[in-house]
Amino acid sequence: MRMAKTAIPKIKDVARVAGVSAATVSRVLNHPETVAEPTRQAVLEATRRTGYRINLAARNLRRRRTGSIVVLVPNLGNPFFSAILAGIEMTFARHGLNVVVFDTQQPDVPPELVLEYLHNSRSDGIISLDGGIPETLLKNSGARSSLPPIIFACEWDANGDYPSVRADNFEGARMAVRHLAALGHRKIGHLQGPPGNVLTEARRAGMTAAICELGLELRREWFLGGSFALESGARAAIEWIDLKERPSALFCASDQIAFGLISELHRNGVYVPRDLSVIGFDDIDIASRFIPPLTTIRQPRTQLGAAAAELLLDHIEGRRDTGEPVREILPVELVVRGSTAQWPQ
Amino acid sequence: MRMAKTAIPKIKDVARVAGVSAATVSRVLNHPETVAEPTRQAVLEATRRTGYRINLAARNLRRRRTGSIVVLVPNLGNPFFSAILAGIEMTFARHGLNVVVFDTQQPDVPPELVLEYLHNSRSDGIISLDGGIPETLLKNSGARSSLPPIIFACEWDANGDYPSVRADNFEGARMAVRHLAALGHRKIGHLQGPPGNVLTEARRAGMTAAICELGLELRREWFLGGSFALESGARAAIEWIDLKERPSALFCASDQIAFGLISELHRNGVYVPRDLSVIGFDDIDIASRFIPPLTTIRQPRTQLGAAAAELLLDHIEGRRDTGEPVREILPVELVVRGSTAQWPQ
DNA sequence: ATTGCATCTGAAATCGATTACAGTTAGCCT
DNA sequence: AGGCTAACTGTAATCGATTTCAGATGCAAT
Repeated sequence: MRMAKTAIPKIKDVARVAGVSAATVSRVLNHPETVAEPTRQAVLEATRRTGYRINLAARNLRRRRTGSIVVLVPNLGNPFFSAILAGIEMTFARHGLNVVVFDTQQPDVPPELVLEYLHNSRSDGIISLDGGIPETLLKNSGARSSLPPIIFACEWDANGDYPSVRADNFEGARMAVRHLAALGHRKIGHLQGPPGNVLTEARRAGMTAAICELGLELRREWFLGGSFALESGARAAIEWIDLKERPSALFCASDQIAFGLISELHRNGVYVPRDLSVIGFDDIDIASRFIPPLTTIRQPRTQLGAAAAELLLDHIEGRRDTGEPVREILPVELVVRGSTAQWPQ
Repeated sequence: MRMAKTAIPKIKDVARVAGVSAATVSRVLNHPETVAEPTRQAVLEATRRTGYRINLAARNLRRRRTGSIVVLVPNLGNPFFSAILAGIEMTFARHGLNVVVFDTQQPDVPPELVLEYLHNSRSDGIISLDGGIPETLLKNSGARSSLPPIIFACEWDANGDYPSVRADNFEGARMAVRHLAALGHRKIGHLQGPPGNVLTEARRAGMTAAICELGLELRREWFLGGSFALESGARAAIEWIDLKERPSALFCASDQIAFGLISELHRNGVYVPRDLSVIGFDDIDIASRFIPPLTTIRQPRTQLGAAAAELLLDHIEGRRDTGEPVREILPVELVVRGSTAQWPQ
């Protein structure tokens, strides 16, 4: 069977088949209520028959939009971010917007490429899961302020100039410490994230606040770590072992840190929670299946992504011009599992 | 300080500033060698001065392309996929193409939305990490074959109609079994992936092939599992415990399965590798930090993503019209860690 | 019957870049 | 000098949809 080399049907083809003008077809597809019922049916039928699919480039050109949202992720390999991404993605898909993912910490990405993605020629809006970008961003936007709306999710910019959606990191850290204290721990240390990171600051602040409230000891040398990654926790394990006076519990700024820590301790004959209680932050999937199952602070990941997406949509549609940037803070939850235990036993 | 409400500069503005026509600006930006040196410099200077950024919608409309690549991922939350994504993404970013990620197994995604993303109105090409889509895909493309080029990565379509880039799953499974046999195991079981999945089939085939080659026993009831997820492994743990005659080693079709398995066994007082050797597949980041560190088969993830991206670029650019679909198979690697041990001890 | 109004539809401009084609200029050759 | 070529550059058509504006139609009210 031979087939005519079917060209891709355009709006005019649909119009011809339906016996109307291209304008009417466009109306049926975009503002159906403005078209009379019989006409509308004819157009819909023609759309079906021709197998018409809209050309997004043409629509976007005319509408002066790009039809896509850029999401800046500090590390795609981190499962914590992928879950948030899922929430973001679902929300925008429903609105017919593409989600373009960009990993800001990929090894050989030139910084000008990141800037390229920030520009409004690339997207109708930006969600950044990376709080570190604003320096480059502001430097650039000073020159020409043609940036699309930006929302920070999870992390945020230190100056607070942009709207953000985040978990209650301060309170989460506080809950973690209070949990440990409730188990009897008096010497509590902290495995921090990367220096300068807003999450690192917020969690450390919550942690120290709780320590003070409880009247516990707080030592400089009990603050270890320096990144959210597995290996940071592993390195800290050795440091903890070498400590003259060791804390009996460690609050880790991420689940990954906790895994690295527990794993390296285990290798050195130190067992959690027998010799040390450990609590994480994030509650990534594997936390419940680690050995021991990890006690942690759960962030509402999907919800976080969805909230950021909704907020960005509001900004894009101009529904949120009110001066002060919105700052949405979602509650976190303590999930008690097996990595924390009574002390002394 | 007041600022003129600067409109976004267009190619005509650049042309005016440079004292040339829009066509020349376009040429400088796209085929610089066709423009005389002084003109080119003037245009580049004007581009800088005006802060011109190209309007991608306009370019794509004229070029009849979309400028984006859709990547279909079965589950973004799985860290294995995100690593591949990183490889894909980097490659396309270098070619000025957007990567649009779409999670095919998101709970409430209507199937027609997936089809929407398959269409060439949405992208210049597709990379699918999900082997399950071709049924819907073919049904649809029968009606109108206006699909952009598709490459499968990691998974592939069962009919082999499409080009693909994948790891050597058969050989990986074989290596896993041989490793276990070399440690003295004679009764080896398998925790499979979801039924019907191409990876499930390939890995099972490799596994059974190795078992036969080695002249080992193969029992129906030693094949457990049914998904690549953590919980599938956890369920299988209970089934293994309930077995009258238990295999002394299990080859898991994914690292996640292995984690779920080991975790649930541990909870029931069964220790790996003391009571059972376990080997996984994938080598996701956390594998090296699990307790015990997981012996597994490593897939070259980033490389896999990059290879798929390159192959797709070849197809898009029409460099690969040769009849038979390309099938690139990348080697895997056995990574021996602590979850497998000599048997009997 | 005429006017007025509401409802619907079509013609044409428009979005911003690319590129085929044609025109200009300078340089070279005979 | 005239003609020819090569090297650039400009004009204008084009990509495919949206939307403004105005025209057409039908109905109700006077």
